[in-house]
Amino acid sequence: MGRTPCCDKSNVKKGLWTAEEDAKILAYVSEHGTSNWTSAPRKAGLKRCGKSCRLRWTNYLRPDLKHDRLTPEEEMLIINLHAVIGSRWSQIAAHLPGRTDNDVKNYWNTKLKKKLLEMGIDPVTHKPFSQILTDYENIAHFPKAITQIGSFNRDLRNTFMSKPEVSSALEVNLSSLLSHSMVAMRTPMMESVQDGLINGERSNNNCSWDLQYQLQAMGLFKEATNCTNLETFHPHFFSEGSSSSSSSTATAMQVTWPIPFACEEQSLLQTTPGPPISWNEFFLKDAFLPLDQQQWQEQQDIQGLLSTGSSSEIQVHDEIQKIELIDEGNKNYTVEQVGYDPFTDIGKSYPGTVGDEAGKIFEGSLCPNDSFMESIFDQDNQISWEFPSNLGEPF
DNA sequence: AATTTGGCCAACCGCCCAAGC
DNA sequence: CGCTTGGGCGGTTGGCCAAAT
Repeated sequence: MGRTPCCDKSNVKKGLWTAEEDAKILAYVSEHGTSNWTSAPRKAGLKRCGKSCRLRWTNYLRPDLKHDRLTPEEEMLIINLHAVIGSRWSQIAAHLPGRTDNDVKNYWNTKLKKKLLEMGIDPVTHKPFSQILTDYENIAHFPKAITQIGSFNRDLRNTFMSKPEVSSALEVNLSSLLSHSMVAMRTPMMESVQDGLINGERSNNNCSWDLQYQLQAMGLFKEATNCTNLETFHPHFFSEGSSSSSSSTATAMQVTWPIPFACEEQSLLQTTPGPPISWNEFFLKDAFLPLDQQQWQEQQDIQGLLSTGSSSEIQVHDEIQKIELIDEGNKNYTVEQVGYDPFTDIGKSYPGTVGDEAGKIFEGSLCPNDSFMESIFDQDNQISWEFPSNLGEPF
């Protein structure tokens, strides 16, 4: 013997709500509250299912809801949270005051997912497609895959750049999101804001919104997993790098997107108190990689980022130089080199990077190995980029 | 001007889990 | 203890509307 049905399913109205129905719901809530939706249709004089009434209230009529367009900051937060916890819309919406899970879900499906795709980023794993292809190659031992990365990224770039309205709207947001995935890993800055963010507060210091969202996302993950020490998850993430005010050397691990992870975390997790969790719930890569390929994988991470992250930067900084390169087969390439580092968007010049043009060169087999960047990225057409030991160091 | 196409988003569907009976 | 619903959630659909053809 269970409960009585909430409504007569054969006699309920469906479809869009009228203003009159909305008024009835509002009147019902003001009198009876929101604790019992089963009786709501009857008491409100509506031919709707109680569940439908609850949904109408939750997603539209609640007085605390915002009905305006999501802000760039909210976009950032959604992306970063999604990178950490996936499509748990209600949890994401809980960090966006005035937004519902439906809002977030719709915005993701109609806007953000598309934007990430156009940026060459897989919206599921939040990794550059080039890296996923590389991973695939690594799994399948498919030697040609890596040589196709360049054209793949070029196609993505062309798609992106052919839609100026998209790029103009995105260029700051997503490129800086990419870039700050590195900056965010500097320990002191992180420590200064981490606690407040995890507690849902905004920091008053000058660190970027992007960083705050990244940290907030980690805070959410921390909450979700009951892990009290994120450093346990990834010692590189917190212990490596340098002071936020210095420009000292970054490590290869610092550019992993969106948050560093490695096989070693799998073993760490086994000994971490709390509920059993796995990074593989969120990320796909490492489950397939042997431990001895970690260093190589870190390099692939960097290459993947560089090979997809520059479409917008070209417009952002407008500091384009042209250099000519001749590959091993005497094939000429003209490279539009941008004075901008896709990893850092803090107003400093990084003449040594070219973003996805690296993919173009890569495609041409100029340097078909992990050191290919060394011979390219320099404002005077000279080799100056020591990959990957000083990656991220400003000029 | 009429038609087609695509974006957007409100709302529905179906599943899961906790709790009532 | 098992059946059932309520509530919550994520996935999906369908209709509206503006832009494109």
